[in-house]
Amino acid sequence: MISGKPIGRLSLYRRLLNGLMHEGVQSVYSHDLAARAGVTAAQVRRDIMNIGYSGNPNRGYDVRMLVESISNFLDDPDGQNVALVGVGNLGRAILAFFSGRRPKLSIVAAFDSDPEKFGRVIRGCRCYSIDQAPEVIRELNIKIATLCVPANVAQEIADLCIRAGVKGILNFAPVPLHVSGSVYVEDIDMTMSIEKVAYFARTN
Amino acid sequence: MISGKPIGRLSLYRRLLNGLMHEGVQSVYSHDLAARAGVTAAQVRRDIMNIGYSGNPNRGYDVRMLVESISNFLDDPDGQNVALVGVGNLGRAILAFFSGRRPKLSIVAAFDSDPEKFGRVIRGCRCYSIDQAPEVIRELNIKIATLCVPANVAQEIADLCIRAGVKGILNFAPVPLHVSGSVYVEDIDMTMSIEKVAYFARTN
DNA sequence: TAGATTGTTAATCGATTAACAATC
DNA sequence: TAGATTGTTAATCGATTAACAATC
Repeated sequence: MISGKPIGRLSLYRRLLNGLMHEGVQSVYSHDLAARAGVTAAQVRRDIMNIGYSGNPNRGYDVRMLVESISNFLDDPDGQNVALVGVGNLGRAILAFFSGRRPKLSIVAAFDSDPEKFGRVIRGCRCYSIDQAPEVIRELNIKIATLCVPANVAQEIADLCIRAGVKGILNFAPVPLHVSGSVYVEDIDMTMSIEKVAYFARTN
Repeated sequence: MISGKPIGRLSLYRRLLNGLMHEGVQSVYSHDLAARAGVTAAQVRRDIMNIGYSGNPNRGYDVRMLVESISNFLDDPDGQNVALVGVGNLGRAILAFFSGRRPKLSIVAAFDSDPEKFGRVIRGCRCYSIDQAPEVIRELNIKIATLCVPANVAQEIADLCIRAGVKGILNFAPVPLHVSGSVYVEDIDMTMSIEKVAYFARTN
């Protein structure tokens, strides 16, 4: 079993490697990739070893093949559909941010409780009533939801998504969600983050 | 020395306790707070012990006094000024999100490279040219910067902020920053997060 | 080959968990 | 007091780091 941290690092390596590939770089050493990713060379080697790819002591890692190995590991070959719930300021910013960023991950539906937004297409994504969520989530085989809703309704919305088949939640609502073990939740708590930065800016 | 994780948990406890105080709850047990925060009771007790506050075996922790203890620990009594760099979709969403959320943390200046935005006031925050950043950051005694700029300029902007006196960075740019040990960086990498969720939604 | 790098094992470190004495 | 909770120490766990043999 592999935990969250290595998965996050693999995602980062891939992004950095894509940059290198763009520059025409064909192979890379663990210490070079490590410096770019802000981790140790040993960590890079272990992460790469864990996904079953092997380098060459002479040339290091082949950039293109390593990207391919990471993609095989991280991505669903058929792609995965994502829903976004809560089309407020943050929700729209996230729609804009993710739009076309990852080929294998598409935000295919947005949900909101404001009738003004129903039927509109925002950043290429159709907006539905939250009441239609169970139906749309099932129809589009959505297993991933991004929650950009207020804290007081986050748990309720999460439960609704999970009942409709969602297995992974990216939670921007500043409140911890209680879910069963078969559902993965990743929290992005911006209030907590800024308070951490403020604390260390002051005391470091 | 205390690390980042306990600080983040304290921030979360305070938020939950504020909610309880609002409901008129006067005291709370570690296991109750733990359940709400999604951590263990022992962890809550240790975190609270670490900031020097003590509970009572009969009544648990006094909500109001615990909030006060956490605030004394986390907050600068005089408040801290924050700058936001990059007034795009995400930057504006973050301005809206933080506006008035934490009394001791105010985003007092925004910077951008687009002349269209210079002089405008967005969500109560004045927007300046990035060229004015060194001057404004020094004048307003800003020690905290939130970076919402594209990946390719993030390092350069970070260096500029640090030269002007910034000691803590909340980095939304999807690229690791290289900074000296006296500067604290907290990364919010949304691409990494969604890829983690996608992975676990698929394999869990 | 020589030398730098990779793959893998052993040692270390830190945080979490469990256990228990102290307390109201 | 009795009993549940707090504060604190010891044990455990997992991840990281360091060391080194294998490889090109």
